[in-house]
Amino acid sequence: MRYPAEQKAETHEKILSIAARSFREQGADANGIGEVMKKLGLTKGGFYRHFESKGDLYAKAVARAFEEAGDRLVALAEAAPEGQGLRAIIEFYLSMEHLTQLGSGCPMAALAPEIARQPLGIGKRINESIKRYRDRLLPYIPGHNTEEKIGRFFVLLPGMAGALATARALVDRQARERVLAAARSFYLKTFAEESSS
Amino acid sequence: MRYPAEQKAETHEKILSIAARSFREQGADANGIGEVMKKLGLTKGGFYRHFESKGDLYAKAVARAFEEAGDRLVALAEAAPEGQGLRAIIEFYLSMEHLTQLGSGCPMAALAPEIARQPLGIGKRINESIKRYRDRLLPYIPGHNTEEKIGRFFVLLPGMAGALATARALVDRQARERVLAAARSFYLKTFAEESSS
DNA sequence: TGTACATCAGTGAACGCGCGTTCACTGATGTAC
DNA sequence: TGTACATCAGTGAACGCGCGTTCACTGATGTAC
Repeated sequence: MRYPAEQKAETHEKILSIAARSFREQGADANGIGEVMKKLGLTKGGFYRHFESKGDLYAKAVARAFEEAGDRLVALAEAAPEGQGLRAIIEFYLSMEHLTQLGSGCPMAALAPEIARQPLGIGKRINESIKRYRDRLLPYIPGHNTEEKIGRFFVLLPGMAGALATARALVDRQARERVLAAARSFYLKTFAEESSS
Repeated sequence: MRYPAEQKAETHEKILSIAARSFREQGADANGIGEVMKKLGLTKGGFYRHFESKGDLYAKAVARAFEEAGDRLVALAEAAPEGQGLRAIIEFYLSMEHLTQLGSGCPMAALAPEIARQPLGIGKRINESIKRYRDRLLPYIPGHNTEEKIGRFFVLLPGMAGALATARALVDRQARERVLAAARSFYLKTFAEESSS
């Protein structure tokens, strides 16, 4: 049957947002198209009215995930007192809250090795998402010029992503907290305590 | 039929070493038991004479992967001039060689998010492997006591793992090299240039 | 030393299951007249 | 305003496929006598 006017856009949007969450939570392999559509109350056959293939969904869902994570980090930085933006980003990124909120957290920490295994075409599309993520966070990174800021971004962000992913791989709550605390104090001291900028 | 005396141990060993490699290369989901046994020239039915289940293999193969990676890093550190052990470790860890050698590289960089998703029992077994890996590398980490060394280990290793995983997620060769170079100079300066220890 | 038998690593077919994708179909809505 | 028809989001069955696991079987070797 034909469905009400704006419903297609809504369904498309819901598929993306559910996939962006569940891919981060369990990886793409554990979330079949049937599973994603079921969470919407739909059947899997309809999926192909919205996306070309699972690979297409993957690229778009990961893009969405980077946008969501960027939104959150930028909002935290903007809400922080003058000059404290990076501090706010680091403190949240390396918090137990972020650790447990896998599904809405930074995709780099949740998916980096999986992204690395994608076919070239998908990989290129995701690299564009990473670049946009980087550019949105760059204003909060200290440095005298863009080049310097980019260099620091690609030390800080992967460093924090590795710390978060490692903490998540640990089972013991105290061990997780120790890893996060060590990384937090290290990155705050190194990146967020420069006298100016 | 009955097989020659030491063959069982050899087969067991080969399954482990192939799994340790291919899990790191493509993740556990992409490497079925049939696939692993096929690489040995055997059929999948025989797998269960050697391991209880795929989860059992996973825990043991990841343990093996941490041992292999530890062997390599320790050997590099031991071969380095006096006091240059950590420098040698950092330089190799953040090299293009390590980036491309996924299958024999550090499992933390290749598998951290996947490890985090394992059921509790498997997770605990892998945490023991991580602890052994840490203890083998601890002698090369600067610090006045074990506590300080452990704190630094859990900043340095996850930081490098995140940098390596991020570099692997990038498609462009120059972008990969830039990320590795930025991390290399940062971690060398921060951890391997203390006046002594 | 020679014979009878137990062992058990590996085989290959079968199990139920979920995957990604395709496709003929449905039928309420939007459009043309 | 009323009628006829085209559209197309979503359905549900089907496709070939590979998964993890089980199991009756094979047969060369090791062991007991």
